[in-house]
Amino acid sequence: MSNTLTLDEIARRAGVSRTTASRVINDRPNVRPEVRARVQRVIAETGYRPHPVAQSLASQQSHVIGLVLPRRTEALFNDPYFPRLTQGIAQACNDHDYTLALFLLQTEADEQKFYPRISRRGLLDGIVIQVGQIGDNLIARLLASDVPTVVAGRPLHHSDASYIDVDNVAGASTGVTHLLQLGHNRIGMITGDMRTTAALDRYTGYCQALQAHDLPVDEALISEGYFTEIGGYEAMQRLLPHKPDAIFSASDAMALGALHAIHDAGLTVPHDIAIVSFDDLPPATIARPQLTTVHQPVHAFGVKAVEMLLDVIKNGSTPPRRIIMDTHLVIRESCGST
Amino acid sequence: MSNTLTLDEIARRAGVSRTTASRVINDRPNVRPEVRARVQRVIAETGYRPHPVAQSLASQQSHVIGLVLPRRTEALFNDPYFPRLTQGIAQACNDHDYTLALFLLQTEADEQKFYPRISRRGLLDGIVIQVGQIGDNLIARLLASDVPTVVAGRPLHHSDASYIDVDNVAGASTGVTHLLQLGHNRIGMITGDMRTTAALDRYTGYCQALQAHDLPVDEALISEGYFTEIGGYEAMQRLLPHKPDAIFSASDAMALGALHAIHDAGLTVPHDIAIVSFDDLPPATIARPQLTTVHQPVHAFGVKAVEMLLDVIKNGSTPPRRIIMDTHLVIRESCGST
DNA sequence: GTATAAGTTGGAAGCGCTTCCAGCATCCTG
DNA sequence: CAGGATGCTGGAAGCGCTTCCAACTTATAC
Repeated sequence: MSNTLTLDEIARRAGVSRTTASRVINDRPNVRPEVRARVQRVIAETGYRPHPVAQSLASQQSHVIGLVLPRRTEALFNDPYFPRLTQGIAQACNDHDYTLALFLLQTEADEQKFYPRISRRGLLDGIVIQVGQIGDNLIARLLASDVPTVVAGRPLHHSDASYIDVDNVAGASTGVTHLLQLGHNRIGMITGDMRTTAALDRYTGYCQALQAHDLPVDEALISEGYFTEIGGYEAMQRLLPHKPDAIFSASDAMALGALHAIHDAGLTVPHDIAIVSFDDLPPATIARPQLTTVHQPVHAFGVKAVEMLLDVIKNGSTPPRRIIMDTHLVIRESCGST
Repeated sequence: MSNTLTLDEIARRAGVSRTTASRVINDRPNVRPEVRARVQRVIAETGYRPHPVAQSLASQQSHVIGLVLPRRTEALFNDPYFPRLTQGIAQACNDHDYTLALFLLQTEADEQKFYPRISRRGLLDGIVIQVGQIGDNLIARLLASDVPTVVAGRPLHHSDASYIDVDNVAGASTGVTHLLQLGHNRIGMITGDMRTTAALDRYTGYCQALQAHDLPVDEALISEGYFTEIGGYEAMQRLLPHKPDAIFSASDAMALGALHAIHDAGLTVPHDIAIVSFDDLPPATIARPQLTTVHQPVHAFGVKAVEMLLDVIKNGSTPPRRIIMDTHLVIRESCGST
């Protein structure tokens, strides 16, 4: 109740001007302590809370940032990755007094409908956009708008964009190298959706590791799993006839699928086929055997993304910022190294 | 670019008043077709987009609704349930031209900090709040505020609240009854966090099914799993010494844990112990054997929650609305009925 | 052809806040 | 104690839009 209270009314009751009342609400200087106390008392007594929209309009900042998940990316909301990322981002927003607006753009129509709202300065002080599929032009449009934007994940073009990513190449390379050191030499790979840079980069890391050991990259040992569990299952089925002795999976979820495919084929992990995957999210420890996997710091990634955005909001988008976060290998059971 | 454009400027360029320009933007009647066309042309040429915050302030509605996940609930963001729910809610928001603000209140401090923002009419036109633990007073405070609010899940008190829930009692009863019909008579239960109504209601359904078959409820066969996979694992370990011949798990995630515990004890599902769980989310089909489980329509639930909220926003909160959605049993491998 | 209704337009008053700026009181410095 | 620096205060002008209302134009009916 009592929400029809306005700043004017508070000022009147405290016997000061609206300007002064505004000053104490925003913790600004130049108010005598006793006056400040008086105003604060009135605010406390009345339960007054400023109207956020009016504040936004007058101050030209909304204290709201948007998280944009483009078309098709949303399918991955089944993957534990996005919830985790969202959690990190939400956490950072809370800590910095920002409100988070979530845009799950599930269709082309959604994109069209929301683009004007999003790209228009006003509602949002800034945007974190998840990279989608290559060729997706939403990022380009957003970067061209006047809303501060940072990209989560490496955008393929747009080298002028500020972005944050994990070191997918090095991470993948580490995982594959581990398998090589265990003596495997027919290492297959289940890739993610190859229209994403994350999938491409992990594939690159896989190739680099093989090449560093003077092994050829055999196309027959590579299959696309689209980052889904069922995709991993099917990819593994395609790989089995080529007798790999180890598999590097670009995500935990796909590794889970691969595990089932291997099991259904009457083979066991890690005895017949060793597995290393990527993510270190809940599926990694739910799986039996538990997955040896390349850990990426998803939560911290989200936090950093927000902090980068706030920096861009505050200090402008030039020069473009860039953060590449490290990964590390977590050794469990599926690689058989114990 | 060109975002410093205002309605005034559009009106000037089209040779009309700001009022008329506003009319065509909001698709209101009482504008001559030719004038309307002229204004629309100017808008198209300039790429003008209205300032959403200014619209909100003037019209007294923001077209933003909030999804509030209270303290501790957020931990369950690991569970696929919340991401799925969020997706349904986001979908409905998109379809109805609303923007979704996400509040993951992870700590008491977060709650304190955001309560004023949330409960104050202005930023949010309405709120969907997920029920948290019993005793949580955030719901009470929100319901007492003047922001339209609907609750997702059955609130324990607050019988005046509008809420939506699935029929947990009937769903659980159906699942347990299925086990009874298969001839099991030492059916244990792994409950969720008993400080939530969902856990309580599923427990009630379990009891009802047993009683309908004149079987006693044996406390030794009941163990709390807190809705997590690890919790399910530990609960199952506690149950094993009491030799259950079947288990009803209040969630898929906990069933996964139970599966592992049973396996680690050298027993097999469904041969030694049959399992029926609740949710029918991705873990149900990822598990081996695949889970027989009570399906709840999470996505549709989210959609309905938003639609209920929009109804409340439009038509007032009295009388309180109430929707109870049906569940149905999905038979797979873990119950051994095939 | 006139009275009346219906449709069209713009002026002006907000929505509830921030912030520039000018005015005044108070403080220091020597 | 003069004079400049500093701190405090409020008036007024916005921020960019919606909407009430009065005025005016055009269609309709008899």
